Formats: sequence, C-alpha cells, structure tokens
Amino acid sequence: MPPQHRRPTEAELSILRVLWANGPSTVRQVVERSESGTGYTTILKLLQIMTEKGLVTRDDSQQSHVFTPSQPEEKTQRQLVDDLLDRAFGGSVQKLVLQALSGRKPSREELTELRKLLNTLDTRRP
Amino acid sequence: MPPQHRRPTEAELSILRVLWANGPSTVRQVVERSESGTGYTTILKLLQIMTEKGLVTRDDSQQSHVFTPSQPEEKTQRQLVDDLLDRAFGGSVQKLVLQALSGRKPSREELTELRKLLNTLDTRRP
DNA sequence: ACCGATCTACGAAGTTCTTCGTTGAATCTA
DNA sequence: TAGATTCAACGAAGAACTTCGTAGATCGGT
Repeated sequence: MPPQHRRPTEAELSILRVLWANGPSTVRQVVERSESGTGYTTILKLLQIMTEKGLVTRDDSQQSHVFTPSQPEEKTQRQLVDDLLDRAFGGSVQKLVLQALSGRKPSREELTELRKLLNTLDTRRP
Repeated sequence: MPPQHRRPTEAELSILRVLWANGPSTVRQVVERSESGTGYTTILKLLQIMTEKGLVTRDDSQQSHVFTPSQPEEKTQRQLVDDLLDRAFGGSVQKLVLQALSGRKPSREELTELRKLLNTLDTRRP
C-alpha cells in the first residue's frame, strides 16, 4: 500500500469535510449531514474506495461500520495547499496569500489574527 | 457560451502555466517549454478543448495558431484559491494561510513582505 | 421463526479527462 | 512540381470519477 496519499477527489473531499466536522461517522450519518444530496449507496461506495486508498479507516466491529479520516484535517489541508502552491503559484506563498486575501475582503480582526500568526512564525525561527 | 469558467483541469493548468510564463505561444512552443513530456497531439487537443471552454483564445491568422490565456494569471489563481478555500478550509483564510506557511518555512524577508501586504490591505479599507 | 428494515458488497453505466494515431491540408525545399 | 515536413482536425481508446441498482447478509420486533 502506498503510504503516500494522492489528492482526494472532489466527492472524497466533501466526505472528509463531513468527517472532520462531525467526527467518526457511519455511512448514514455522513449521508444525513452531507449537503450534496448524494444517495446512500454512492456515499457507501465512496467510503469503500476511500478505505482502499487509505484516506479513511473503517471500524467494522459493529454492524454499522464507522469511518474515521486516517490523516488529521490539518495534514490533508496542508497537502492540498502545498499542491496548489506548486501547480498554480510557482511555489510563491506571497502570491497565494495575496489572492486569498483579495478575494474576500478580510476584516480588521482577521488582519490582526494574521499578523499574530506572522509574529509567531517569526519568533519561533531557529 | 458560459462566461463563467470552470476550474481548469490538471493538464489544462500545466498548459496555462507555460502560457503565463512565456506569453502567447504556438502548440510547438508549448510542447517545447512544457516539463511534462506530453506529446504534440495531446497538447494540441488540450488547447482545442481549452479554446472551446474559453480558457484560451486562438489567433489563427497565421498558419501556426497562437494561443493566449483568456483570463489574466491573477484572476485564475484567485478562482483556484477561492475554490480551495471553500472546498477544504470552510472559507477560513487564516487556516489556509497557516497551512501554507507551515509547509515551507518562510524566510524573514518573506514574512516582511507579507506584513507589508497586510498593511496595504488594512489601509485601503473603505 | 418470519417479515420488514437496515446494512454492506458488487457491478455496471455514464461522464470527464488524458493520451495519441491517423488523416488531410498547408508550407517548404530540392 | 514532386517529395518531405509541419500543422490542425478528428476520432477513439483507456483511465479515473461519480452515481446508483440490485443482491445478499444481519438485526429487530412480533
């Protein structure tokens, strides 16, 4: 099995979002909390595929299997943003941040938060 | 024709990268400057599809057609990052920036640049 | 023990994406 | 002008992705 994960597909990511928000879930729980309106068997099939790919792990000790993301939310998010950085921004974090911020005008509070973040990164420098 | 653009696919984006870096190009130029090693007919076909989708425009006044991105680099980049923001970060710019920065440790210069960027956004507030 | 509800498993259809072979037109060259 | 080269157009094959129908197992209640 490849320990390296491919980027989750569109439908897979929407399932991961539900799992991130609600914790380990059964197929039915994912279906109920999914906003896409996708049918039960579709989500089941996707979770089966995701299990094969290693994106989620399955607890089948109960009759209704329970699925859990195999990577923490942050790690998957970082993979995705790193990937986009390479594919579309030539690795330039500035450009990416610029576009991210120019899209939605950030509030002054958000800007303050971001400054704090930069300070943290700066002082934690080796 | 839908004036609204769908997200470019993987292969399409790699062609857009070449066009962004080198300006309007013929098929052959794209093939030569592409790092993917994709064949001539494949790139031609992709450019034809991209023309249909409106991702590029074609100048066929010469025998070798010249292709140009129909949107500026920044606009496409913004679409992509907005898209990722929605699909993976619940719209939280902070989380996205945090993951982007935690991936590659930014230099002090980069941090300074980012602070400038934040200041600019702050003072340009309405 | 039986019926209905719920669940997993399997497979297949339909779509999109990527790739390239082939064909015919246009251009260049000897 | 004949032959070779370069090009766009087209179609088709193959892979990946999404969706769902159907079948069979399991469980709960009567």
